[in-house]
Amino acid sequence: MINFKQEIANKIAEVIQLEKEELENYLEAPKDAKNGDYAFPCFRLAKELRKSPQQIAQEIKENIKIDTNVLEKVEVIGGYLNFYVNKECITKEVLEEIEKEEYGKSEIGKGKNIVIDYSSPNIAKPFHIGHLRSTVIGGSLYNIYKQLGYNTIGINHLGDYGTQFGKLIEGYKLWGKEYDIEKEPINELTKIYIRINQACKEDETILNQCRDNFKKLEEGDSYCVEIWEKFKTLSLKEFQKVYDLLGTKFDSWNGEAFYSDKMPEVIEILEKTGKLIESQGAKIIDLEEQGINTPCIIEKSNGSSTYATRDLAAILYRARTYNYDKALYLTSYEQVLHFKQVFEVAKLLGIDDKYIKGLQHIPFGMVLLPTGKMSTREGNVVKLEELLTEAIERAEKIIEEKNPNLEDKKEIAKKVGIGAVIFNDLSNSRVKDEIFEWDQILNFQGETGPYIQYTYVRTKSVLEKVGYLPKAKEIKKEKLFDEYSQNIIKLIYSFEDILIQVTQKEEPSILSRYLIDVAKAFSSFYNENKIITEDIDIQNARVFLTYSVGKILKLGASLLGIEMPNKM
RNA sequence: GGGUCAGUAGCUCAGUUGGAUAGAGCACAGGCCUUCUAAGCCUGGGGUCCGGGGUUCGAAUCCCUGCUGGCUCACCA
Repeated sequence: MINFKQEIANKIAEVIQLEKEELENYLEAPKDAKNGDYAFPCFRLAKELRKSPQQIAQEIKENIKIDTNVLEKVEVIGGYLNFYVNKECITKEVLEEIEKEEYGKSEIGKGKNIVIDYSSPNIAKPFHIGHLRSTVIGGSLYNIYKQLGYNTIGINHLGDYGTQFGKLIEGYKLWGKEYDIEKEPINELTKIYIRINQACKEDETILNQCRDNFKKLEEGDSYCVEIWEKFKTLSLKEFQKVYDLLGTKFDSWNGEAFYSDKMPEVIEILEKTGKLIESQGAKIIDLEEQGINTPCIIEKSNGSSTYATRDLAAILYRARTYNYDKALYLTSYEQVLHFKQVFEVAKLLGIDDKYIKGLQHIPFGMVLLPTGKMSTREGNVVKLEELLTEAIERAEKIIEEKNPNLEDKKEIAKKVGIGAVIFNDLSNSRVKDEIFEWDQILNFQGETGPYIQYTYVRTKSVLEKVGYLPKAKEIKKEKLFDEYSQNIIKLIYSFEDILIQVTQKEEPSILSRYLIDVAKAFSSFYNENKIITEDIDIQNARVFLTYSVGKILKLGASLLGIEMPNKM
């Protein structure tokens, strides 16, 4: 498609002494559509040129040679130079583009590898609503990078190692017979976990026993390994239920334990740098010089490994295996210091600078209960499966009220309920905390997932009734010059730009909000205009526009991990 | 205490390298279904953009400072 911004920058560059790239950056989109589609503020040139901004704008306007087939007109308002896109041109561009099978695909990321580390729940602990964010934010970034042509690798870096397993093994040893682990694995294991944590608090020797268990596990002790494997298998089976509901997929399930045999190399490399020093019996890297006053512990005083060491081994492995250009880590902001430390120590691994630069922690806010923070140990968590089931039930109820004769109610309720939950999580900025309120998350009105789905269903319904789809070439573009249609056209035009913005900020909410804008624009259009009408030219044009909106909504939603029903 | 993130309408939040009159949704009040799905559309009231300085032609946005809150600060992950 024509890049209007570039076009304008090129034209302005012919008139004044500034680089095209710089000009392109200066160009902005006016908030109010009556001020045009692109604006060039001349204020910053005023001092340099010793003229008033209005005068500069006026002079550029007089000298600039615009192609009226691309840009309709240029106007000076205040110190702004406002450009109006030619409606015929943008309408033609958008409609013919969207008709293509491959619409929305891009080549920007071609040849680039991106590793995304997301979801990563802890084995033997409940998969609760706190894990939703990593799972859906990571999942949507995965989809969006892929859409832009990147080679994307999704990794579920399972929390399947560490002292917590030493604790579970200890608890199982002590009271395993009292719990029916086969029947309700995670619930029962959680009870053991809570109980052993309590015991550790009361008695340090038990805590040390747990640490020792983990050491044994790392050393391959057959009893410990056997129990650990059992816990892992049972947990994964439960997690899979949630992933199936959410439609989440991974390319790799290599968790922390996978790096068990890859850590000695890390320690060896670090030893050679001379920076690995002993302190209080542990092996650490001091990061004071780097402005981090907490050292990174590489090996505990009892000789067992840490989370940091495993992450370092993972960096080494991922650099070699995936040759990544970018490696994203999706976790809550509780871990910012950890990743700061690990990325700093990674510089000592002797890997190409590209791999260091590519490391990026993407922190997000926490899900809090109205009463405060959730904690597995305290036992006050809302399980994700519970939330999703509740969402589906509520959706089903609403369908029963509004559209009781619908076929496949169950299937649709699933799409709507889960869509609502996913959209809710992806519609706010990552860094913000989220207070969990059932009525807010499962609200189906206003700026929500169901609103997007409902709008999509309306487009489907119209198209079904019409029964045909005209060709973009045959459409009389001038039938779409009204304000409502043009709003939609302009939004569709910016789709790829939106995806790029998402990857620049690692912020899927930009896409969520965009989809709301599209749905709103269509709803207004739909309310204002009859699509099926006597005038066949108008009908064809509007039908095609309706089809375009449906296509964008469906594609956009699928990138967020949300499925569209055809009816609801 | 150090580091770090945040503070915008009654509530939940948008606000693009600084740009034109600070915007949505929820809630509230009203209007719109004999018509392509009312999970919708339209209209309305609502603001010390946490306070105070500074930079700038221009600040919700950048800098300094204070206040409030979250997270974090060596053998959890």
